[in-house]
Amino acid sequence: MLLVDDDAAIRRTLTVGLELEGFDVVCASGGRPALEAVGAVRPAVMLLDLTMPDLDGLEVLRRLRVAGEDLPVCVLSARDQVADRVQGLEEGADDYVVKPFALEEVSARLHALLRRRPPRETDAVVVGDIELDPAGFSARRAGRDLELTRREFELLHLFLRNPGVVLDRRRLHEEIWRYTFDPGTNPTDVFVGYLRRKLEAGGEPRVLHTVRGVGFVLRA
Amino acid sequence: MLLVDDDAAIRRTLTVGLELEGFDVVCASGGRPALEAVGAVRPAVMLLDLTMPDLDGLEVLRRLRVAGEDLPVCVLSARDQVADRVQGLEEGADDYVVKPFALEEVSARLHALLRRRPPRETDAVVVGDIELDPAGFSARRAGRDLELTRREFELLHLFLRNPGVVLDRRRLHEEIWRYTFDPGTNPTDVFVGYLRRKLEAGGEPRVLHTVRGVGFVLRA
DNA sequence: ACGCTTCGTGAGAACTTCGTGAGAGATCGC
DNA sequence: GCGATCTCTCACGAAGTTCTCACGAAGCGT
Repeated sequence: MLLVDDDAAIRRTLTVGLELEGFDVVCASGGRPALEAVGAVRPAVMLLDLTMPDLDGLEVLRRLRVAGEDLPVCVLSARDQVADRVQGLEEGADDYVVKPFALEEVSARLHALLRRRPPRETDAVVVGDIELDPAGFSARRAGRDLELTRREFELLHLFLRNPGVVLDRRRLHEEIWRYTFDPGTNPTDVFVGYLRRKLEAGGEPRVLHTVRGVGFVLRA
Repeated sequence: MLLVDDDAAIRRTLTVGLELEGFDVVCASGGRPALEAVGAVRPAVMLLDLTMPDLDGLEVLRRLRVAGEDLPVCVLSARDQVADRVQGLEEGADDYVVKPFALEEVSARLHALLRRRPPRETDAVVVGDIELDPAGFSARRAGRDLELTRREFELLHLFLRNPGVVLDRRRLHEEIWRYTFDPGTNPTDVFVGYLRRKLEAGGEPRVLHTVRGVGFVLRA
C-alpha cells in the first residue's frame, strides 16, 4: 500500500501500525511524490491525506482518475464536514476516514477495499527492467516488447521465477520439455541463445549468464 | 439498491431521499426478507441495518458471503464503537456508516461502491474503438455497425471481457461451445477469421491477434 | 601453452499451427 | 415448405516454430 501524508509523525505511526497488520507500506510525503510513486511501485491500494502543501490530496485523486488509474483510494482527512466527505467520494475516493482515526478501523477498511481487488494483474513477474505477463503472453525489457515464441516465453518465465538461481540443463529440460533428458542434443542452448538475442536487441547488458559446467542464471 | 431496516420510519425517509438521488430502491423489513430479496431482485448494492429482530444484519452478511454472493454492502448502524465497525468490515461489509447519518454521505458512499461494481454480463462493454451492447445484440467499431451473427457476437463478447488476456482454444471452445474439446476440428479459427473480416472491414488495424501455439488476444 | 571440454550460433530440415475457401448440414423466419 | 442465413467440417497451402547438427570459439585444468 502507498501511504501519502506530509506529516512525518503520522507517516511513522501509520507505517509501524500497518506493517504490524501485515501491510507492505511505501510512503510519499506529498502530492507530487505520490503521483510518481503510483507509477513506480504500482501499489494495490492508497491511503491519501488531503491537506498537503505541494499538491492537494483531492487534486492528486483527480489527476489519477483522469489518467485512468483505478487503484482504490482511501482518503484520510481532518476535514470532517459532510460536504467534505461527499466531495472526496465524488472525486473518486473509495472511502473517507476522518482524523483522528483508529488504526484498526483504517486497517479494516483497507482490507475491505483490497477484498474487491483480487484479480489485479495476474501474477505478473518483474525482475530488473524485465517484465513478463503470463495472462497476456507478453514480455518486455525496458518497455520494448520482446516478441517471444512459446518456448522462449516458457524459458524466460522459468528464469524470472528463479532470479539469481542457477538452473542446470536437466532442470531446464524437465521443466520446459517435460521429462526425458537425452544428453545427445541440446535445444536448451539454442533457445538460451534466441532469448539472449531478443533480450539484448536494444543494446542492454546481458542478464542471462552462463555458468560453465553447470547451467544458466538470470541476474539483474 | 436494496434497503434493509426494520424501522419503517427510517425506511421511508431513506427511500424518499435516495430516490431523489436517482436510486431505484427496493425495501426489506428484516433479515429473512432481505435474503429473499437479494435472490429475487438481484440488487446492485445493499444498505444494511445491523439491529433487526428476526435475523441480525451481521448474520445476513455472513450468509450472503458464504453463499458466494459478492454484491457490495454498506452497513448502517447505531453501534458506533471502533470494534463494531471493524467487525462489520471484517465480516464482508464494504463500508460502514454510523447513525445518525447524512443522506448525502450515504448516497456518495453508495455511488463509490457502485463505481467499483464488477461488470455484469448484461453490461455494455467498450474497449478502444469497439463497443458491444449485449442487451441490444449490437456491436460497433469506430461507429460502424458490425452485423454479427450469434457465434461471432459471443466470441467478440468474450474477448471484450478479457482484453489483453490470451484465450486458448480450450477456453474459447468451452465458453462458446460448452464442454468437450475435440482437437479434430476447429470452428474457433473459422470464427476468429469471420470476426477479423468484419472488424477490419473499415480498414482499421488488427486487434484480434493470434499468439502462435497458444490462442488469440484482443489488444487495442 | 596445450588439449579437452563446454558453449554459441548459423543453416536448414522437419514439424506444427494457422488462415481460408468451398460446400454440406442445420436452423430459422415467412 | 422453401429460401436465406448461419454454423460447422474439411482440406490444403502458407507461415512460423522447434530441433538437429556441425563447427568454431571460449573456458579450464595441468
